[in-house]
Amino acid sequence: MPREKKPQNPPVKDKKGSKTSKSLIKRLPVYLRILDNLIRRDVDIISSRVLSDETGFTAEQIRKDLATFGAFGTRGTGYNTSYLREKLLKITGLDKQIRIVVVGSGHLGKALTRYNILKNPYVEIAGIFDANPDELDNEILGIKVQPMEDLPLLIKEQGIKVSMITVPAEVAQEVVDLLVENGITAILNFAPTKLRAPANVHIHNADLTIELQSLIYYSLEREKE
Amino acid sequence: MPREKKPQNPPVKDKKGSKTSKSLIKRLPVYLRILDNLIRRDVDIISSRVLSDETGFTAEQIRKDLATFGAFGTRGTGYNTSYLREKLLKITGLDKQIRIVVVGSGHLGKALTRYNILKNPYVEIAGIFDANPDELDNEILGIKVQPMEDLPLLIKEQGIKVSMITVPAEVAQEVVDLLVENGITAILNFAPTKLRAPANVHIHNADLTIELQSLIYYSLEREKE
DNA sequence: CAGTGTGTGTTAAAATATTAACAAGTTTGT
DNA sequence: ACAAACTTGTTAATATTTTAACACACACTG
Repeated sequence: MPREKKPQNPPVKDKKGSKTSKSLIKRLPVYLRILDNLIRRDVDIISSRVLSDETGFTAEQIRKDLATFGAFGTRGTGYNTSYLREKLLKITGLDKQIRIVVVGSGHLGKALTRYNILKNPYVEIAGIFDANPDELDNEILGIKVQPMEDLPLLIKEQGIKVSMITVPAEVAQEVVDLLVENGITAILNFAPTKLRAPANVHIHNADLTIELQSLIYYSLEREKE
Repeated sequence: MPREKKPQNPPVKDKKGSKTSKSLIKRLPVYLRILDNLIRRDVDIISSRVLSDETGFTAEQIRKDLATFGAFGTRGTGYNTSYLREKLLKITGLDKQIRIVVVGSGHLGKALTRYNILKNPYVEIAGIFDANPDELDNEILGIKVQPMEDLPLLIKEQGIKVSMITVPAEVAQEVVDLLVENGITAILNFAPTKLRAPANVHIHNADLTIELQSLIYYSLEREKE
């Protein structure tokens, strides 16, 4: 029988109609973080070369990345940090405050919630949820753990689109189903399992064991060449 | 002046001399996890097609990945789960128990340590360290937080090569320097900052704010086409 | 107000990675 | 023992991503 069409990477297009790759999109928040730092240090202008030093990406790649969305720099001078930051905020969607929900208030869920509250200026934790009744009275920096029953209403009332899940692998799929049902379109998954969702829902896997395990490959050898 | 040679991606070679990509290496632990599950369920033979269902990678890619390191399957049949697992363990270096050290025992450090103790069968936490004296008596699943002074000796005595760091960005570089000085060759960095290290030291960045921020890009639009 | 230096944006080339196609083995059934 | 049904491993084609090269624009200097 004929194989079904490959959906694979849903190509994302910029204004000009060319394709915008996943790897590019992942670099944008890095630029943003560097720009925040520079602006804090009152640096007004920055060249791709210096951005390269700060980010570890090549200057060529940085210029190419930025040029994908428009001509934000000044030839002979560089990029205006505040102007570039604003443009990048718009492109990434981080210009508006984004509210997200966390599902799973185990140790990892708590730590990640706290981490984002403290360190992620672009994201606001709208709620944290857990199925375990014992968790219900716990607070993470003032945010109370809520029962799963309250999740649908909160998502819908606040029009939340993004969620982070740190639940056991065994229940991850049903949590995803629930989230999708209620309008979530992007999920950051920390459970070490493959999740299924409709094509219009984006799932990023942040499996920390895999991160560490693949690193070990590089720790071994390399009696070079 | 002439630009220096691009070191960029240090190409890793397999036995046959062809290049082994970073993306491939990151898929290996995924295969390994699936195989562990299959073996637990007493599945002896698995086809690339079924592996595709379980992992989300295409069957073609899986066959290609595995063929990079040798011919582990049987035509007409599939792959023997236990045999393939053994081979992959050898390739990734996870056949021997790997000991790692964690630096930074804040909330995230504690959660990640706990997580790996419980969920990562291939890695053993040899120690967790923190500069803050207040942390010193804390225990994470029986592992006591130790002062930074004890770090060099432990690394050297046990020949540890891999470390995970969850310290504030401000001190991350000096921690890296210390680790490298004492023989660490691979670092998983959770601090939101670019770190410098000699070319033979591998640093993987696991910046969780970036993960979440780049996801937001995908949560917005996509009035398709 | 030319001339020079600097750094972007763009286009072309090279390197990587993914997808597809298919030949070559294996097993199973008859 | 042969044919049919499968599924791998390999080679070729395609697509994507990265790197390089350079023309073009601006700023500064004298």
